[in-house]
Amino acid sequence: MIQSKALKKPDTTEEKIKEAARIVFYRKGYAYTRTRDIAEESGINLALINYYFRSKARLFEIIILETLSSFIESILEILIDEQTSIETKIQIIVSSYIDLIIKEPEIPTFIVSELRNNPNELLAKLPLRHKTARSVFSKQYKEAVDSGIIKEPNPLHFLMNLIGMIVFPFIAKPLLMKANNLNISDFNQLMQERKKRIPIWIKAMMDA
Amino acid sequence: MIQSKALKKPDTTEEKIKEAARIVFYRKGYAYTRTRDIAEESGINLALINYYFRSKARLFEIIILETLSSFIESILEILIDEQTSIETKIQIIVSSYIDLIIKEPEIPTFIVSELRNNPNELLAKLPLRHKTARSVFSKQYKEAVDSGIIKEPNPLHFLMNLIGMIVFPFIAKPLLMKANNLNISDFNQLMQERKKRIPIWIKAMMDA
DNA sequence: ACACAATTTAATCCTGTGATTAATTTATTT
DNA sequence: AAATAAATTAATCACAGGATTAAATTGTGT
Repeated sequence: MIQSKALKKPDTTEEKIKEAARIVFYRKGYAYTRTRDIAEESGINLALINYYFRSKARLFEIIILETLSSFIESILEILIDEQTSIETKIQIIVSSYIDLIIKEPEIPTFIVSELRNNPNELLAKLPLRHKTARSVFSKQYKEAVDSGIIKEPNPLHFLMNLIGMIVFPFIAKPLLMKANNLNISDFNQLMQERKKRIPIWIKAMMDA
Repeated sequence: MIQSKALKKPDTTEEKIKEAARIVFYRKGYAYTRTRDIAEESGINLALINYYFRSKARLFEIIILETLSSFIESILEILIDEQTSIETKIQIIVSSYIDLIIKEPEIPTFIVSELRNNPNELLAKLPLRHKTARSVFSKQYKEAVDSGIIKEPNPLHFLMNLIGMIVFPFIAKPLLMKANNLNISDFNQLMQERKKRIPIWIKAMMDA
């Protein structure tokens, strides 16, 4: 189960600042967030941000690294499990990811926008365990290809398609909503539909 | 044929500024772009930016509106043509869009990032002709559904999947490249592969 | 060649905002 | 209770960066 940290009730001042920072950073991004916004959102004195976290930049780095790693790990965790079949994995990933993003809809755009600046520096600091995850999944994927269940030989295409179908509508949300006169519940309704359909679509396209 | 304005050789000072602004805005986004960057990139004096374009904000608005409308129009143009079949449309869209984005790979993330701030204000200023385009395409799509070629009844899902499969890898590029140790030509190679495969995938998933 | 407008330049202004400081209050230790 | 440390506050600093100004240059029409 994916558990969002953003829901944890903060009690210490340090945690209050961090949660407020997360909210404001998610909403406006690093560049448009003023330390005064964070102070106001958390109801603390401006100077405490620098007292507890050395700078706006350091506070931000903590937030984005946590966000990134939990976002990525929650997929890897599922992919890495040798017990569950690929089909089941797809269902789990689609369902839990869409639920997560509906709860925290700013995360995908936050990640994309902020990663534009210094991706290498940031990603270098991420404690990622790709290798094992990738190797486990590649093996499983390769078996599916060999046994003829899946035609597309490259697991990267598979993953791009899967994640893309899940995440892209949230990234394009403003455009989507405007161009089709959708309100939020229309949009969420569409996303709920996709929980059921993406696995079917993926299955169909992968053995085409 | 999609023709990028960014390749037009500027001659007047005003055009020089605009092209430089486009380049820098695409690369760094509005917030991280200093007017001094634009001045340097175009080799003109700082004050000329405010002389020709009233402010950084107004210059930016021109750039992003041009970018957005040409990006959107280039799809609508294809969708709106009643002569071409849906299958052909898919091929044309996939092929020309991937080529366009490979040439100007910063555009998708630029649009997503900048649209996060004031989407409504910006989109309201866009001279979009959705209605006609949508109605033509909806009609054609409905026919395909009625005749059983396509199973998925909602054209929005179709479009989200199509555009998502095209655009998402470019948006996730830094993450993708890092996680899989790809260099740029590896990445572009993958995208070239997708030109052929997306139409096949789309076809398969749509009648699943 | 002259007058007037358009363009360009260097220098300066001014606000927003991240950070710091010194003083004050609260908590902890002995 | 006294002493020391930790936390909090209000006030101020410093400077990056968008904008403006006034002077200098170039262009255009007569």
